[in-house]
Amino acid sequence: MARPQTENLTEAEQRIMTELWRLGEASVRALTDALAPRYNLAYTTVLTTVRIMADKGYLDFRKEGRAHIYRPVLSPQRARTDALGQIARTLFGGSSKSLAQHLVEDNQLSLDDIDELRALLIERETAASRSDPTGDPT
Amino acid sequence: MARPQTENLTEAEQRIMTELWRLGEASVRALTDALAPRYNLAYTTVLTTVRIMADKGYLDFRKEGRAHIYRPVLSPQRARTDALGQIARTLFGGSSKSLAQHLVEDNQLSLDDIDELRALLIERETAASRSDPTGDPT
DNA sequence: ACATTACAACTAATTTATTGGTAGATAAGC
DNA sequence: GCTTATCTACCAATAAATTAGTTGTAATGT
Repeated sequence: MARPQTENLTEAEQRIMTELWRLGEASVRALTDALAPRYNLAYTTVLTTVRIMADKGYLDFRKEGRAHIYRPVLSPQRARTDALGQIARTLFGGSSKSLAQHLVEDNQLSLDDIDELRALLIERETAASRSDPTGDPT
Repeated sequence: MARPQTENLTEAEQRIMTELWRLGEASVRALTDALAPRYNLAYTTVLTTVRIMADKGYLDFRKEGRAHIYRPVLSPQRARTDALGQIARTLFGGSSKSLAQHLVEDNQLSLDDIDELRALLIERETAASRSDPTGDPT
């Protein structure tokens, strides 16, 4: 009946996560200090947020003395894949190709960019066939 | 101090908006019926949601007899651009190119797909130079 | 004309999200 | 050993989001 919990990271959670990806791991104090230049949040605010994130399974922590050292469970790669997948589903009929086409139509990619994408894909396919000489799709 | 209003469409709002993009425009009754197969919402629930969306400026409406006919202000193109822009900013350091690279690394694009993107871009550039023979960037 | 129907406006209940404060425990410094 | 700083745990306040009920009004049907 009420507001459902968001499946992706919230605004506040994203801030924390971005900083943790950068730092690798951090105590609440270190996090608060790292965020301070851009977001002036109280220590307890950061504490509450990371505790909720740990409850949701986004973060893990270990005790070091009296403090908790937090560490991201979610990798940036996974977060990116999830976010793009969600957008592809809700706004592009589930098609990543349509999503990419939109970038082109929105002038977000140059011809050089696309050629680099092409080279990247070929490189990856070549690497895959070397480790799997049959070339059979799974 | 409290939850800030989300800048993008919420879950419930996205449902409504997707349906309105499909229908073009619709009364609350028509919307409720159109959503019914997938989401069994009360008439008043849909009404409340569209009223909030109109307040936020996402929808416009005109009176037709006793009913209000709602119409999206936000185009799907704009919503897609906004959503991708936000993800590029928060998860890809502001780079649409990095975003596209992620799609390749995540095997979301085939070689044919990329070649189509390339052709699309060239076609668009050609069309642009025809209407702007100098070819000068703005 | 009068009952029914359909609609919008107002209201309500509940949960998440965001920001902090207070209190209690614990380690460090003297 | 005692004080002080630091940390977590618990609590509070407020706004957004989601769902829906109630009420009043205007149109419709008979």
